[in-house]
Amino acid sequence: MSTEQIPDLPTEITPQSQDFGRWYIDVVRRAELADYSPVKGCMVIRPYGYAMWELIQQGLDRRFKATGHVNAYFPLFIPESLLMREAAHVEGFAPQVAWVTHGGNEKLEERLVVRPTSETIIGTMYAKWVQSWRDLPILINQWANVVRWEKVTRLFLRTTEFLWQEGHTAHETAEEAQEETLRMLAVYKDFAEQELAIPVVDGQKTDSEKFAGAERTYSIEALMRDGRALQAGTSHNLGQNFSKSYDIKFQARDKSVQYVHTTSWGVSTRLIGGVIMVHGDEGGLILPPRIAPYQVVIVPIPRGNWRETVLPRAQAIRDELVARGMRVFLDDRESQTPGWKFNEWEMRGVPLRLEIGPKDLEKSQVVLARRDTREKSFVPMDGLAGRVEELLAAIQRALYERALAFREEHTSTTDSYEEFKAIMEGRPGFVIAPWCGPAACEAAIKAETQATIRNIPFSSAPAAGKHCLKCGGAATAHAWFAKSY
RNA sequence: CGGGGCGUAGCGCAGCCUGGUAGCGCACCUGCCUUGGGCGCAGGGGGUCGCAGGUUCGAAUCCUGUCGCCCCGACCA
Repeated sequence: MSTEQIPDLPTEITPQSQDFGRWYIDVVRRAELADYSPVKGCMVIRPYGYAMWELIQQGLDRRFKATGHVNAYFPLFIPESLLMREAAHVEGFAPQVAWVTHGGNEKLEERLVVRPTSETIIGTMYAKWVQSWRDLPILINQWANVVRWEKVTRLFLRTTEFLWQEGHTAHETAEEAQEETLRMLAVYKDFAEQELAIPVVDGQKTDSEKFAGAERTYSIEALMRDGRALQAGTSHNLGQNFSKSYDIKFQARDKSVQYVHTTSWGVSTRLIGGVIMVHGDEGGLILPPRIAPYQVVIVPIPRGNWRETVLPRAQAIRDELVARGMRVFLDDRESQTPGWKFNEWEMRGVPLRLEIGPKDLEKSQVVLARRDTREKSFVPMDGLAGRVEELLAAIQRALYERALAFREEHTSTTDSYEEFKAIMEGRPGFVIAPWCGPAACEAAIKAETQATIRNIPFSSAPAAGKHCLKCGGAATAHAWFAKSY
């Protein structure tokens, strides 16, 4: 097997190094993942992007089911009075809700909110369903759209309407609720790393960044290639805040009446934005095989009587790969040249390209080209499917390793605020630093550097004896700071 | 929501300063020729210049307002 390097070719995408934000938009649109809609702040998820979402859904849903959860669906509309019951929750979400004031031509007696999240409506239903400890736990997830009236929107990362899943569970004890909260965060971490090939930092949010109405919020955080962090998933321990506001009570084993302990956890279509910004390069998208709508694209080389010779062989290869469970597209369009197709599918991030032409038939081989390394190799027809599987697995692994190496290169540790500021101004990334705990220091750091505490990782080193980065007081933890999306 | 930028054919842009009735590249359509890294030639279709007012004999161009998008700052999956 020999290899050769593929030359760079021009694309119509703004170079990542020149303007990362523009690059991102160009990739999303040129790869046909999504498009702007006539409604401000909303986007259309196009078939190629939606296929990624479907694969994300499958990978998550499988994990939710494996941890005992079931799916259900709750209404889009929530009566105003329901939303208002949990004080912190209302305060957090009120500025972001869309209101329904009329039905047809008639003004509603009570306004409805379009759900920004479903704790309130689901809590209301749980109150009806729970009588006894025997009814617990309730482990429900829903796949839904939600609406949050955002001032600044960005395709996939923050749009007025977005798709997500929200898990809502109710438990007998605080311990069980805490276990559930951490269990689902671990599910998210596993999913992000195994399927999306995105290494994430799991940890606890500070009070100022926690979910409105939660006791504790945990998150997974990923580092994008421009050095900014993306919150990729959150899991909340809601304690008894919602059960008390929504009257979710049960008779306990000791005959006393207790409030349940609830959790909620979610990830959204934002994950697609994360995949783009973690793996993409100057040539466009690079998709991890496990969530690539097409894992292999076959490009036949049309020459001479290729329809009678090359094409049947290409079809046979496609059928064999599909039979082995791979997602394959045979691009036999005659309206485009092979060179055009090479560039197009690379721009759209297909992990592996298989070229087959007359010369290959003679030698009983095909050409395989990796998207991540841009290496071409000649591979014998015998044992091809196995080789393709190996390569896809290798690409999946390589993308994760590359992303992890990038994160490690862009993660620093410091006790010095001057150094901290220099890093945030120069080459951004994660900075691990000791912090004292109160929101005031966190706010001051944000005001001066734009960096926020992404979370306090579970793996964080003890801070005993350390001094707060900002105020010099006794540190309570090592926090991970970054500029974020 | 503040500061800046941009809205002209599907996409990217020129024209605007100095008003005279719209052009380039790519894409698209037809034919021939090609096809192993964004083929070539010839012919062709497509735009009430974001929208609404105003000035003017006449507005893509000048004035006012408005909407949308992008970038940078305050809030958020």
